[in-house]
Amino acid sequence: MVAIRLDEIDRKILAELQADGRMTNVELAKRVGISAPPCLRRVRTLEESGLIRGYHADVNSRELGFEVQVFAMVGLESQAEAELTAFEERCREWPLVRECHMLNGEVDFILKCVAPDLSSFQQFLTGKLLTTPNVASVKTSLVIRGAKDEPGVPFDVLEERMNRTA
Amino acid sequence: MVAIRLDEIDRKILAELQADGRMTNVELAKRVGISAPPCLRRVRTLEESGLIRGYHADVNSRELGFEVQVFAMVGLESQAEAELTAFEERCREWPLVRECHMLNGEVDFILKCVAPDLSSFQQFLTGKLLTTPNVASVKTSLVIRGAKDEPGVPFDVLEERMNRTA
DNA sequence: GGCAGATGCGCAATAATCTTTCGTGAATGC
DNA sequence: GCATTCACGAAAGATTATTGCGCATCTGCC
Repeated sequence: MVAIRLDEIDRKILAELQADGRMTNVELAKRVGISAPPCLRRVRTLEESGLIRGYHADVNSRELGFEVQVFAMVGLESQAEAELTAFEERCREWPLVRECHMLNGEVDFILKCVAPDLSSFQQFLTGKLLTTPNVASVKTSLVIRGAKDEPGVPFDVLEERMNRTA
Repeated sequence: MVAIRLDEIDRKILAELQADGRMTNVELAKRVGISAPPCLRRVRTLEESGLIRGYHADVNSRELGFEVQVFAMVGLESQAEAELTAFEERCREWPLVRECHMLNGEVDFILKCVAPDLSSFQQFLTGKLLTTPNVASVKTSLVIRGAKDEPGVPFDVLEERMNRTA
């Protein structure tokens, strides 16, 4: 991947599109202070460079019937690379697992899971996760309530750093 | 919030927009099998009902210079409601904290944080998080690598359930 | 059975946006 | 000093969004 030089306009574009991914290009151009054509070119460049991975609607999963959200800490018997990737592959195939991160420390992986109800999750836990070879331990924690959920980049922090560097 | 009745077309719309939030309405209409005007009306209804919370560009935070991602498990001294909401409010103000979920079990909260580097995070940890009143314990785990990161709804599971119910 | 009323579709037309093309000016390097 | 590169912005055509309206289907109720 090629290193991309970003100016302030590019960072504004990223911040605006992170906040509202369906903004029209003319509106975006207006906000970042250039005309539409160069703005669109910049967006395309950001997409092609991989800095923008994609655009997604933020769907209210609870309203859709996924009322349970669970964090699962998973420990494996063996931490050999082949075993690690094997487990990751499993996680990618389980639809209830929405995130899987490999961690340092006591626990090997943390999973964020959703499920329609507790019994669905229990079924997944006992039927899939716990019976997976090489899984040594699983500790689960139910999400009681969410207080903040804004995946993405804190652009205010980024601007601070750029100003300090520049 | 009014309960919305969703048919198969609505669920398809949600699935498509979750996968690609910038899809044009014409393309979306084609994919779900209706013409553009009713498709747009359905999308507006889904937005107004809150089922679609918004649209966001998925920005590659690592490429942007946020190379560190950390999960922090926080325990509080007091779990009185006033204390819980006070802590949640703090989390909303900290830009490095991208997610904050209240959990059951030993730990009270799990935070997902990002930072430009380890020292930035350590600075946040010792200077902000650990000095916050009522914070009793913090256990942090660095993310070594991400294996899956698809926040959202598993629509294949949803369709399965609808077919079973119907 | 048959009649409102409600709901939702699609066609057509207009408004807005996207996207390409092209000419210009500033910055860079030789 | 001059060529090259780069990015901008105006203009125009293609595409898309959005509105208005007529029609079919479904529902509840005589």
